[in-house]
Amino acid sequence: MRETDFVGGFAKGLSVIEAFDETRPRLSIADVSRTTGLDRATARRCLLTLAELGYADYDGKFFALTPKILRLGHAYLAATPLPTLVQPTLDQLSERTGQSASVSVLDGTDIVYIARAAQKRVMSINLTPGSRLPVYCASMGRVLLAALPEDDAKAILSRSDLKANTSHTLTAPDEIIAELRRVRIQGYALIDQELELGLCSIAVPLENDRGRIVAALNIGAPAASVPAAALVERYLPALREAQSALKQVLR
Amino acid sequence: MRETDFVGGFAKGLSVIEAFDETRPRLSIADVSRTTGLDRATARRCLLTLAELGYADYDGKFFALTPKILRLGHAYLAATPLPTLVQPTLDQLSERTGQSASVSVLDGTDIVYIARAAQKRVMSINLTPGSRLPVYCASMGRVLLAALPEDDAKAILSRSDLKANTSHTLTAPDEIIAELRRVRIQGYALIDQELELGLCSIAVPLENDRGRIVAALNIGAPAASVPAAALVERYLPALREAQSALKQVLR
DNA sequence: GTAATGTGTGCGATATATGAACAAATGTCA
DNA sequence: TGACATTTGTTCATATATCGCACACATTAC
Repeated sequence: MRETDFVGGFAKGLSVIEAFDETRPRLSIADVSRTTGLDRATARRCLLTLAELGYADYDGKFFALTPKILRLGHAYLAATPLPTLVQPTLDQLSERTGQSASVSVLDGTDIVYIARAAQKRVMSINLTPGSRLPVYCASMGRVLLAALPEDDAKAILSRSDLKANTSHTLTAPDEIIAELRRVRIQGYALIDQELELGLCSIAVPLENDRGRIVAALNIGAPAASVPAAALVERYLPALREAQSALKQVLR
Repeated sequence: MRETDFVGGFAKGLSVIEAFDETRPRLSIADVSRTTGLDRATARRCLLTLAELGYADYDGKFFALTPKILRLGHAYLAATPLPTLVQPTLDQLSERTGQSASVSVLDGTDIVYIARAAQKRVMSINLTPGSRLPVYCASMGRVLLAALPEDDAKAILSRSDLKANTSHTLTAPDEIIAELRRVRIQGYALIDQELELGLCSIAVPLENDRGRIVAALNIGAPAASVPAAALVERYLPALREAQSALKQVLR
């Protein structure tokens, strides 16, 4: 790609949008300038552009994103066949097992939920399509990492912020890599309260009809009612069924 | 705002992202040029920029959005207090009534779901935060329109594509305006299979602590099990409770 | 074979990015 | 409170990058 095949202003604008997150919903021009590294003048122009187009509100001091911004992400969810294709199977799985079931894909050091059938909320976090979790401590993350060449998996882990969410969390890259080998052999990943106390989950990879792993499928359950050890015998069969059903559907 | 406080390249790029939708998940350069009205050279530069940044895949012929694009919309869902604040009440409401409950806000001629507690899927459409429905034939849309000055509501209707999704759908602006007056007096809106056969719903407005209407709350139910006429006595009390509970929470 | 459609490139006109300069607002401390 | 230092938003000049057109070439359709 040539130098001139790149629209700098567009790239800068996108980084401005990403400057907003849960901890910083309202940002001043200087805030955005600092978190994006853009010049204040440039950040200002991008923010005013967002406001002008209705993607942001501006009260003269702070900018905040508006729901119009959801059009951008929604374009993907609506346009990608995967979420629609997996949803019926996901609903069935959730109903049969009485637990929440989800499908996610990899994006950098995160997994991104693209479909979900929720039962009663068991986690403090509210997961919906578009939600992200760190790849290293989520069952679907383990499965997706295990599907990559080991060097790629290591590279992702090295870019991850490996923090101990609970006393169960694996944070040593070596331990995680070893766990990935186990996952690869078993064909599933088990997480016992590594993300949040009281929550465990089991995940399997989803292959398309050409055998490429394109996503992961999981079931999450409260540790109180279903100890991690019981997940395998209780839910793996249903997961396997859904897995092979989806293999026919995905391409 | 001065002319030079606007980044054209950014605005153009955003319109390129919005060119992708359910019916057109994979677009060529010429496709994008046509649907956005941008010059082919410009569309190409924007698309290559998206690809370069990882927001899109390019196979040499077609572009498709990647999950990374979800970061953009997710910034709003994560950064806005509304979804998080309403979720617990929504879960309760859904559990108590055994039906799906949702909260949405207005964006142009659409309502945008920002939170949802789903029971068994009753609609053909899969609704998640970020999903959109036309404002004119949705119960939450009616409630949100009724909250606006009548001229504003008329303006939105005039920009809407008023099509009859079912034989029940109101499509005449006059009829809808008349219905809005009823909604304003009643304080709730009822939809009987105007969006999809077999689905009815009831919605109330959500005020913040200063009395401004900032969102709408609804319950949807299959018409087979709950005729529209029964929605009011069966669900309005619970909706009213949730409504006033949320009034304390929203600001 | 020819038309129609799609993609890549060069170039001049035009729009944007940049950092410095300035003004206004805000914070600090005696 | 008042004086001073810092931070923030805005403007400006100009070097630089982008836009959109025109054209060449590739591919597909008929």
